[in-house]
Amino acid sequence: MFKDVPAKVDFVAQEHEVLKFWQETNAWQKRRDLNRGKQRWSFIDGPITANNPMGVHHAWGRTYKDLFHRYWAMKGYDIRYQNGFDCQGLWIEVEVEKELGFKSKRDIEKYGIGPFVNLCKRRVLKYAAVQTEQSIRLGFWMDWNDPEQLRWLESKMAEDPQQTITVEGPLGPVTGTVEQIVGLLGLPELGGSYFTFSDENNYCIWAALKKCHERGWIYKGHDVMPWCARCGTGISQHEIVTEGYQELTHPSIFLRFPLRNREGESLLVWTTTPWTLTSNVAAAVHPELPYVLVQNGEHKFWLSKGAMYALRGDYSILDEKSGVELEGWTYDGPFDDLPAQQVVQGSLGLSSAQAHRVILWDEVGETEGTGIVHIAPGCGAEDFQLSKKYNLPVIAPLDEFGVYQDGFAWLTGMSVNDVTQPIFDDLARKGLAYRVEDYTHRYPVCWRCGEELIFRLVDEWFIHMGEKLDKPYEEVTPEEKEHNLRYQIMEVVQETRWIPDFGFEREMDWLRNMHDWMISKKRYWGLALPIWECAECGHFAVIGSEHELKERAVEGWEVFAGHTPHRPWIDAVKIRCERCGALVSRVADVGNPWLDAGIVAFSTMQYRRNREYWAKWFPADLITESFPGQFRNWFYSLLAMSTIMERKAPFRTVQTYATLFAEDGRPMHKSWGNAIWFDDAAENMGVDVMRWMYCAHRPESNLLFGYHGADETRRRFILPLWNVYSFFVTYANLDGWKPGTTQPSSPPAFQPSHLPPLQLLDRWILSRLQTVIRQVTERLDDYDVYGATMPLEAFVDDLSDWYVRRSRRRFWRGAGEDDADKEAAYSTLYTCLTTLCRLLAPFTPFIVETMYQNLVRSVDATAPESVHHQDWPVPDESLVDEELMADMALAIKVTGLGRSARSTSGVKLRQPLSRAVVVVSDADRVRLERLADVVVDELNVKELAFAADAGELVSYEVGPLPSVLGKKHGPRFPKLRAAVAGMDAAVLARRFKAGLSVEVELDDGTITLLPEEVEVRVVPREGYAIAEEGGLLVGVDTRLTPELAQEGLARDVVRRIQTMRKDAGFDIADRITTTYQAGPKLVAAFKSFGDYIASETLSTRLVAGPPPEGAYTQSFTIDGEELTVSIKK
RNA sequence: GGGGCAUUAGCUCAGUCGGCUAGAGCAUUCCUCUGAUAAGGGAAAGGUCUCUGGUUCAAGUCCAGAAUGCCCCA
Repeated sequence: MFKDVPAKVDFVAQEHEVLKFWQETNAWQKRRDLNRGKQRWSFIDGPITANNPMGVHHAWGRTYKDLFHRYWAMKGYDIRYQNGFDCQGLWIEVEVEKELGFKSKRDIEKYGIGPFVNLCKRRVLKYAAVQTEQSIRLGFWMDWNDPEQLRWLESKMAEDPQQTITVEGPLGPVTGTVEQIVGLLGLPELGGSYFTFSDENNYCIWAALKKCHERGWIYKGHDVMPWCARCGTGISQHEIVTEGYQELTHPSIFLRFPLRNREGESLLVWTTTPWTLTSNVAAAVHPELPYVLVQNGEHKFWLSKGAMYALRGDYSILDEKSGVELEGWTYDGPFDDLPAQQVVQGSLGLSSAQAHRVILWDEVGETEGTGIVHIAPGCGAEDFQLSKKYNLPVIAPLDEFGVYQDGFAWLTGMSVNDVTQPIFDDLARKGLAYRVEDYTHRYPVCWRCGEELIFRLVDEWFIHMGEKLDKPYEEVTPEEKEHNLRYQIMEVVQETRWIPDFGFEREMDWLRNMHDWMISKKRYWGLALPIWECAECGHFAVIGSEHELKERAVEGWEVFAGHTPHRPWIDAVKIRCERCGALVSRVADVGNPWLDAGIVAFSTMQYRRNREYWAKWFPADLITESFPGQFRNWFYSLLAMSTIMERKAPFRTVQTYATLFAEDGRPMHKSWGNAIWFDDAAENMGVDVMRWMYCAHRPESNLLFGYHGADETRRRFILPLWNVYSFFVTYANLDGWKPGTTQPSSPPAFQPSHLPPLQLLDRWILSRLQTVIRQVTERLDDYDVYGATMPLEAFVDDLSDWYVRRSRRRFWRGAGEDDADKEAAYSTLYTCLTTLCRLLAPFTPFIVETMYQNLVRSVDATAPESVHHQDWPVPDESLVDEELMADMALAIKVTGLGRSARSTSGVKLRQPLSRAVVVVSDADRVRLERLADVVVDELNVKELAFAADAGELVSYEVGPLPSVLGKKHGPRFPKLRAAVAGMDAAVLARRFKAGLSVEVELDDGTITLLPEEVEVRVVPREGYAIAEEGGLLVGVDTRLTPELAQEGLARDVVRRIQTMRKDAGFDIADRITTTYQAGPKLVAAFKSFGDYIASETLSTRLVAGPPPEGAYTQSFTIDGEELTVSIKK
């Protein structure tokens, strides 16, 4: 006996039972052991930042990850199952700062870098535990750490990171300080997820950076960079591009720069960043634009001719020159009174105040501003480039917190955020301000904290990406690639496949245009950049490993020993300068976190410790991540690091997907109230539903995620599947049916020779099943999840809405009534369900486990313990019957049309009709005749008739085909169409049907219409209802005879009694006595169709008379007559 | 600033080579089926195909311009 399946099922509760089952039986471990040592399928997990609970957008990607793992495991592949946590970097720091209520880096330094770094580690452990639990809830099978152990480590860190502990690892117990153990997480001796803060990950990056240095690619750059004053760090190009811009409105100012040798004349300039005016050095004009001198009130301004809209009030033009003629004019700057403006620097030997001049710049435009651009080389990247070109002095006004440094008089000590109005006031006092105007533009902001970025002149460390050659990649020679990282990465990309394929071009495009990679951050928690720079001579060393550092250390090793390679401990280690012998400290910077994630193709595969192991698993067969952002982040850093290390692609295929939004189409946002937390989604919609929603979605389109979509998914797919299963179990139990010689748990899916004779329907659904196995396998081999869900949805639909519905009566029969057929039906449905369990196992692992345990394990103790321990099904091609599938597809279509026809005429399906007529080709007629009984039954007609000609059912309309006739007759076509419309359609139709042509008279001559140039359409004749689609025409005869009407009444009565049985709570198999009172028409129906009514309703007796005592009674009105029915067990 | 993509029903989106009355799913309304049913089936209603020009016998589709939104790169 199977366990009874409840009619109303709590899927969420059921999922929790399955989770418990997996845990108790160690199901994942057993799956992995089954495949150990077999052929490998290699995956690298893109690390999730362990900084907060995971969101439903993570669940999307994690569903793909789990699905591919489960699929390849069922196909027998050995897999590493290693999840990754991204642990280092500013995003963790920002959250810890928030927790502590810190406002700036000064607070961190006051608190202590060591304690702060430990808090960062603890935060990672805390959320790694949370995300691990959430992932397990999602059904994501990975080599997870015990979340309790992660929490325990976190608490030990809190107590004392230096206490010694012993933990159990896969290879035996490991002893060390808490800090050391945490630094070993993810390594073979501890197992579990990899953590990018691990010692191994950090040292692997050291090795990579050293390789870069050996090739001369590491350098310290002095440049103007976007800078976050709150975080106190530079923001790299990689970080700023998408998330880094917002539409912001700032007050902008038009002001004048009085010219020194042109009395009374000024340059009119415009800026949106008034704070940079303090550091003005030059003014740029376009060499070829026309500039004019205008009299505007009391002032004479120079500005570009195309920018005069910027003027207010009347003006007149006094002079006109091209930009090139303005070059070299000198002017008085707005803040020449500041000490900083007086400092002499640069090869010109001038102070900034002295240097103020007009320079030429091609990038100057006149669509906004005045066509004269204020240049402050210390405050803008392009400005800085121009200063180099013209040897101009540079003033860098702000410190790392965005505060004016010494030399700025009243501004010194003020924050850049507070100076806009004071500067406007000052300019007004000086008589330089012209007017102020709000200006909205895209302005860069810090992608972590939202602070508006400023531009600052800073020293940062870079990896040189190689010169951009002015030619397509294909033309770059091997010699040119040899020292050029950019083209080496592009070369490596050639070995990779991108899904969808636009990813390839996007990555190549990024690589083509990419700037040098800024790898330093002036922060605390992250990779310690292994750069020791000599303060004396400027020489620097890049250290490639912990061993090399120990060898070269001359001081501070004892402070560092026993710690992870993080600040502040690593900073104690000093080395000797190779060049000048001075004592050298590490640069204070930490690394860009994308270095951490980029190295994992090496660090997590034992590249440094066990090269043989690495060679087995590298490169990954697959990586899969959300594409927005990753082309310049993880995909890029993974490719870059792999190119640096081995000049090989780290993955063969990358599958990508778009962005998850709320159902209102907006990003999920806490304050907008449209966010759905993963935990809520899991417990409210259930994760099978969630997973199917993700899978059955085109990955390249954004996904609108929410409860409505979940309900729809459940209704469309999960419930029909469950209903079929529940139907099967209900009747199998009623009949005491058990799977016999079939072996559903082992391939091939089905052995027809062991089975009773199969009906057409059985052969059909089994044939469909094989094609579905084939299609799903093909799609998943191609990493096309969405493509795999479509045949599965279609199959469940066919199974539920056609096979089961059509076969229902076969399951209802009592013992002795054609047992062989019943056996065939049970066996077939059982095979479909058990095979579906396997096919769906990677997609919806919970529901299929529940089904499998009941369908298979409960009757066969030798079957694999979990559905996920089974092999992936292989199609049995001998069961594929293309002809039969084509027949059935046609029958399904004809019944659909027949129902549609009935519906238009308003005759209920319950009312039998005399016949349906199908107009078909001879070939289709043969197909339909094979399935005539199905169609007849489905349409509730007495007979299925065929017609080659639709004349019996319809009259005609003739429509000329524009595609043919338009081309042939051109401008005469509209007239032709009008003429045809005026002719007798029936006559035309007859001729065309007979293959004859028709002459059409037009005012400008005669046109011969050929049969293939028109379409003949139909309208139904009296007494028929029709429906047509794609040339297939189905009609039903809607004329009722008294016999048909009476039979309709009988069916109506049956349905009422069936509903009553259900309402009365009777069991499906209960026999009853039925008593009725009714008008003459209904009584006649009871007389004529008594046997039918009795057998359909399991009535042992049908009695005319008043309701007996204790019977369940209801009254109805049917076709104008009263009916009272009583039923009793 | 440069480049790309998009704009079709209330919502989310298809729409092939230019061709008849522009489709699907959801939502709405109505009908229907049902002893697996939180289901299933059918139908109706719903359209300025963003706008303006152009090419053409014929434009959602091709061309040009504009608007709006998004993406990528400066």
